[in-house]
Amino acid sequence: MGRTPCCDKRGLKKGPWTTEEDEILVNYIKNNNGHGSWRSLPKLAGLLRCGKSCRLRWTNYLRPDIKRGPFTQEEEKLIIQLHGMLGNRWAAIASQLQGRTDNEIKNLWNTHLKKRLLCMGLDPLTHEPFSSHYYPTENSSPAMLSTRHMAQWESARLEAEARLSRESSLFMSPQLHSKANPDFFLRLWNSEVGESFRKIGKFEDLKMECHSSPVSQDSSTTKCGSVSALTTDVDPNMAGLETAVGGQVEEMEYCKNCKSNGEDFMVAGSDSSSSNDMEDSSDTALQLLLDFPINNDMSFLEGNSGDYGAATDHAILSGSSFICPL
DNA sequence: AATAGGGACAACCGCCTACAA
DNA sequence: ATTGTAGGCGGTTGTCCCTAT
Repeated sequence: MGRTPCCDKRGLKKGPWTTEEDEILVNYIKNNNGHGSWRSLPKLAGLLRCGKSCRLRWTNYLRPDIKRGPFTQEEEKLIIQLHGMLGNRWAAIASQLQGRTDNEIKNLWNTHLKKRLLCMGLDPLTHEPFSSHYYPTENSSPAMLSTRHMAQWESARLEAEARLSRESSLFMSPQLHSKANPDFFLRLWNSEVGESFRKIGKFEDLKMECHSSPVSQDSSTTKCGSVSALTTDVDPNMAGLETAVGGQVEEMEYCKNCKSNGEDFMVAGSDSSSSNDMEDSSDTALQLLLDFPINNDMSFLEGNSGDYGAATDHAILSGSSFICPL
């Protein structure tokens, strides 16, 4: 079938929007309680623009909930972390940042963050170091240790995604099949674990230990990466990770071996044994979230690349694990 | 003061997908 | 099942502005 243009472009204006055009568009959307059909909007509103241009102008600039101004360090960190999980899925990343548009994030990435990763010797596509030697030696630099950690996160992400992809065809119901899988990391991110992960730093005094983690450096006890704490005031309605298995939404046990302040940290879900592999994938992803440096370790992303050595040194000294127990 | 170069950001283009007819 | 359309998305381009020479 032939491709039809989004609208008749003859006589339509292109280029930067004027304030008058902005006003017309905003007023139209206000007065009509929404944009309606973008295709017909320009004609109805009296704009010499194509509908697509109107939509872009609205979603990227005129929308009232858009947050203008420079990105904060927290936002930049979040973008880098989400990019590591999601790749160039700008819309998905933008959905996690209140008031930021995909275009804005894409621009930030291309103009700032990508270069910052390059300066650190990281491939901005994969978040892996350009060097293949990830494993620490006595001569490993702190920067190398940090980049290795990110590389481990990325490889495990790919592994988990591949596994989920395989399993989704077996376990997912038809209506969930197409959507649940790509959203897995977002769901993880939005879960209680992700929330706790994002709040790290506020509870420095609470240290959590993981016992008998999958691969333990020390045969008895291994620290849960750089995680300092997880919230204990878990909303019972939101507890645990939700995973769709066989069309049902279940809670998933996400760290059955973890303890916090001597108390069992997590209550097991209803029936997480129905898919051991799924649990493995999620545990892997969870472990990565727990193990991923965000506080001290992420300080190396804060502009001055000369600082990250000290930051990672501190992270190492303070017990943050750079050894990902996978 | 003029201008070249580069950075930042807004806007456009083309492809993809969902959905209705 | 096929076709046409609308909307969404990511990549790319264009333009403005700042800085260095």
